[in-house]
Amino acid sequence: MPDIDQTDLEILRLLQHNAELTNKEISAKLHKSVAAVHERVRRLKEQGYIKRVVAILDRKKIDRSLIAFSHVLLKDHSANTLSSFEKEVIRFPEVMECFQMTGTFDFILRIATADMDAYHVFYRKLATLPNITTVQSFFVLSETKSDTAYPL
Amino acid sequence: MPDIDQTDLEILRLLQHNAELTNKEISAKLHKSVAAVHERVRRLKEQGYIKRVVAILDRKKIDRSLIAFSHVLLKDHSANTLSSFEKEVIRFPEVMECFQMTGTFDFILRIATADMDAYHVFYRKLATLPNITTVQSFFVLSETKSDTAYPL
DNA sequence: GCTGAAATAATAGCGTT
DNA sequence: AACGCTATTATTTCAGC
Repeated sequence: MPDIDQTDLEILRLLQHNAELTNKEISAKLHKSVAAVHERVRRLKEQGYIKRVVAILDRKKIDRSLIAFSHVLLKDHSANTLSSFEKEVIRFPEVMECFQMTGTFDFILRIATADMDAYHVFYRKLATLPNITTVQSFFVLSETKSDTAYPL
Repeated sequence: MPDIDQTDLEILRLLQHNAELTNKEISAKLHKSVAAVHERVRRLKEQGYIKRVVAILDRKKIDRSLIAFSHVLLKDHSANTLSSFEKEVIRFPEVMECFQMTGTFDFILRIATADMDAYHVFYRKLATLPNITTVQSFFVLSETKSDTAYPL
């Protein structure tokens, strides 16, 4: 973090939890002027500290009650196999996240579906991709903590 | 989704990707008045479809280059063991997410740290908690996809 | 539930220290 | 960098349909 100070960090802390705060509200908390906060927020976006501002939905209300993690092992690790798997898998709407991993398997996918039937549909699509050796599925029983905000 | 229509879904779609859109911009896309959009967004928040609006930071810029998944197996599954583990683990600032799972282990944690040294510090704190049998750690090599927006 | 319009509030730009 | 001031835009409210 080369070019941001404590005030910037405090702004990031606040906006990570609630990006609907107005510059006026932030300026009151930080004992700065509205214009100063405005300029800092503009800079934090421009420099890429803030990538974007998004609405977080209640997944149960929009029919994504089932979250699964899928561990994928590929047949080989050639550049082609890896990149064509990535290219295909990110196009599945069920795939919220995809990480290439170190260790005993190659990718972790986080899958959001309505229910087990919908997961099964996804699973069959996934297993059809070329060069997959195994897919292991783990299902979320309960969400103890789910945070998009990094402590700063 | 009992009480929302196609227009609401379109608003949710838009705001999931960019919550900085103004009501005017949304109203232009949907061919509705600004006041109509305003009222719908208000309702979507009030009814809990939109849980919150947050800034998403670039984790590499704020020194969280290492993401790990930790699989935790507990000694037993008594209500006490489970809930006291949950209560302790969510207090670690490194733990972004914690899910109780079905299957061969009990919890998946998503951990964000600066580097492997910082992960090691976390690992030793975690392993100190009572009733833990094993912790398996998997490290992210690369992030292929990371989305907070559900396709609607 | 939508519209248009009016009132209130926030953001964006600028000149100064 | 921060400030206050001003202009521009956006949000919020409301009467009427």
